[in-house]
Amino acid sequence: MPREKTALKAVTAALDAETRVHDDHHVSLRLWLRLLACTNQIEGRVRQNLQSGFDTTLPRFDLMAQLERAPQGLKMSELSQRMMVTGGNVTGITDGLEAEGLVVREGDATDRRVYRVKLTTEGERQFRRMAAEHERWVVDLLGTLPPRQKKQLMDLLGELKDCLTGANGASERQT
Amino acid sequence: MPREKTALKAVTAALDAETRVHDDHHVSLRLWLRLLACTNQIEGRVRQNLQSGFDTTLPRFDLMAQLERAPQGLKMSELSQRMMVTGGNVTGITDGLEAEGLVVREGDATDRRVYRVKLTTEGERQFRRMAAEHERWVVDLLGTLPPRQKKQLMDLLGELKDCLTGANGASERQT
DNA sequence: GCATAATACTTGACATCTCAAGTATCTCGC
DNA sequence: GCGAGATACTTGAGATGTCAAGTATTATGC
Repeated sequence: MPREKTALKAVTAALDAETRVHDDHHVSLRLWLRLLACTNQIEGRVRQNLQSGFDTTLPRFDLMAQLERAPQGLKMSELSQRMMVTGGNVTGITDGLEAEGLVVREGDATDRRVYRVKLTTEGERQFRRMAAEHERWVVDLLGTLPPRQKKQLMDLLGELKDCLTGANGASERQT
Repeated sequence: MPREKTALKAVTAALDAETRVHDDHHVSLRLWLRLLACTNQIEGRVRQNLQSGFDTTLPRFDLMAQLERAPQGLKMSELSQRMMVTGGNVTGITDGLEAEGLVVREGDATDRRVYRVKLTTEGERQFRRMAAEHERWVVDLLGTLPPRQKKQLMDLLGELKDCLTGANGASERQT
């Protein structure tokens, strides 16, 4: 809605508040959709590459990435929290990775409810190969965006993130 | 909306410890992860609201939104393209909505392979209620971000989108 | 101590999603 | 016309994902 300058300044001024609100709504919605489009584009590409190059999936890669930086292992609940998914989901992904010998569940000595999940040597090896490729994909995808724009995007997304967690409706995630 | 949403938060740190990452690479990865985090945050919230408020889902809402903008109906393939998902997926979502009486499949007279999917009156009514709420949720979520920042984000994401579609495939089979 | 609540994880129902394969229909070249 | 290929959609297998309910274990209050 291009609200250009017209001769009807008075009217414009009178309706300005309402119009401004409407525009803001429009902008917020479009911003959200554009954000989504960009994310989906990148995510789809990464997912396809993981599939064709390593016959694995994004969630598996994500889980292994969490473990890679926690050599002492992680509890299922910690994985759930860090991956921002529900516990039941983590169970399933871990089952798959364990069946392939890439991770192991180890019982915790002090709390028998807890499993510590760790990368196996094989899992570590495989993850390192994937991580190197993954980095290349992402750099290829975002590479043509000038560094200055990247920096600005980082900053603005940081602001957005803050404003999201700040404006939260008290709803919590994860079961 | 999309789609899976995994976090991949550890990737940056993992690569940091492992290999020497150029600053630009580091920035690209972090940018990607931040993008993902923001999207997941909003998406999760919208999804929860749709579930608790209307007992429906994001993909259903998305499909209906596409139809709302195209009163003459859309072909399955058009829906697939606009929603950025595969055809098989559209079939399933359409099945569900049709079973609930919110959309209809109408055969095309000139091409018997084609279905034109349209909102029913009931579907239109329900969508309008949901759309109003949806807009409120998004505006609430993004509302505290100053308009100037929103504008900047829109522009930068536009650039990113262009650079994504520009940097298409072609970079996969390396190594 | 012991009932009760909280925690950690698993399971099952259901809805997305992708991918590959299958069916029906159309188009085009000859 | 007619057959090969393209197009439109569906189907089925497999992997995510949420949610709610279930099991096992630990922590707490009295």
